[in-house]
Amino acid sequence: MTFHAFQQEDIKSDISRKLPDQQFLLFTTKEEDLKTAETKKLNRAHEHEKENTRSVCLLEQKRKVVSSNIDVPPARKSSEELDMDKVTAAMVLTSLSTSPLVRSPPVRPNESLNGSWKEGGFVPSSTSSSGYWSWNAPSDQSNPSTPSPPLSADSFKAFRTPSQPDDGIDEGETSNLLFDEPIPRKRKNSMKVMFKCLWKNCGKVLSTAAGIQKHIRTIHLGRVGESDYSDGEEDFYYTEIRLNTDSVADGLSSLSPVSPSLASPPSFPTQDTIRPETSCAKTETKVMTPLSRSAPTNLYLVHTDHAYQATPPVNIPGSAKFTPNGSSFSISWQSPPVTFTGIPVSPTHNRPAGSGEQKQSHTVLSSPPRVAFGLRKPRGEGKKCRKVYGMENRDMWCTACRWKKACQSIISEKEVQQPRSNILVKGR
DNA sequence: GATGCCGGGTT
DNA sequence: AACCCGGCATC
Repeated sequence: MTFHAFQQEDIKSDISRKLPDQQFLLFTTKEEDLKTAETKKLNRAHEHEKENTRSVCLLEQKRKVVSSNIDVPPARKSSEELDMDKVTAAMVLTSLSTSPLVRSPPVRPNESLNGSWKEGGFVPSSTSSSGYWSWNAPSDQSNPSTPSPPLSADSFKAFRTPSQPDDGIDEGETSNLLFDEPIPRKRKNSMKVMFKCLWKNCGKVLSTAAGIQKHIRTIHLGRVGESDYSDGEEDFYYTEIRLNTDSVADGLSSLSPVSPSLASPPSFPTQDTIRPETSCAKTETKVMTPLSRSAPTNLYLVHTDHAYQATPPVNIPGSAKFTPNGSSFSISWQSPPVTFTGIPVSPTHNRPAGSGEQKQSHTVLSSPPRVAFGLRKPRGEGKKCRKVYGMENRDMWCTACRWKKACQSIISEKEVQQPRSNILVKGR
């Protein structure tokens, strides 16, 4: 499930017709429309996310945020917008993290979005007075190079921390209910959870989310005077890490290389028509999406899990190395295996991880059919070991026959005249 | 269906 | 390199 926001109505019908069913489009021209549509979108999303408890929790959470925002007039200019931006970001992240279509590039009617889709960071649009879903380049006041927290499911747990009193949710009611209580899921052993600042060249690790939020708020966001105020933006700049070797192993395995074609998302027909020049979605490994700059980077990385991982985007700092310099993070994906909906490399990529792909691989990944070449060695005319000795006397076979290779012990007259080496070399 | 063996994987 | 085996072509 992927959310896309569009401003102009004129492309609504066209795009909605072309996009996959799982993609939900949000067309807004006004702020009111945005809220209404977002609520509807959340409802729809909820229906399609029943299997994903975590996402549902988040959606529920954010829905309350939306509703509260609608009801309560903004106390100050940025309050509502920041909340909306937070919701927006959370929604996008949620959708991206849970959607198998994450491999698919977002439909980007960038021309229609007043240039909101730019190559740059995703920054909550502080200047947008209409509440658009916009992806703006990072402004001066914000972060020249904002780090990119991962989109792992665990990271979402960090979205909500006890130190966020003013995100429109009654403290202790839903937050504790939804986020603070341990979510039933598979977690290996007992891991010590730490929170690492993803700000570039920082890497501060704190044991509490509140601490890391405060750190980001004061050190990186420069909100010294409003240290108690949290609009949730800090959530994007830290991630949860586990000090456990298993998690590291998971993360590394999730970063195992695979064919680069996996990194190329499938292209929608709409992209060809809507996106003429920009190529950020086409090759996200090279050009980061706007979201991937400041908001969580590993939009695609996170969703390439298990044995069929795409190589992490090269410009994700240290994501593949898990270096302790602060730009790394652990990705532990406890959700069900995410299958690629993009261009498959091989049929095995649609299999769940750990379902015996090891054994399958050497056949599935084999070379294309050799029929067209006609280079197959003609079957030997003489009786081979198998024929002579039979299966029961397999130990009497020549090694080649035992290995299912061309028989070397019993050579027909024809093969004697023709040097064996020629036969063996052919096609090898 | 049996056989031969290529191509590729594992040890 | 030795060994093994899936799968295909041929018989």
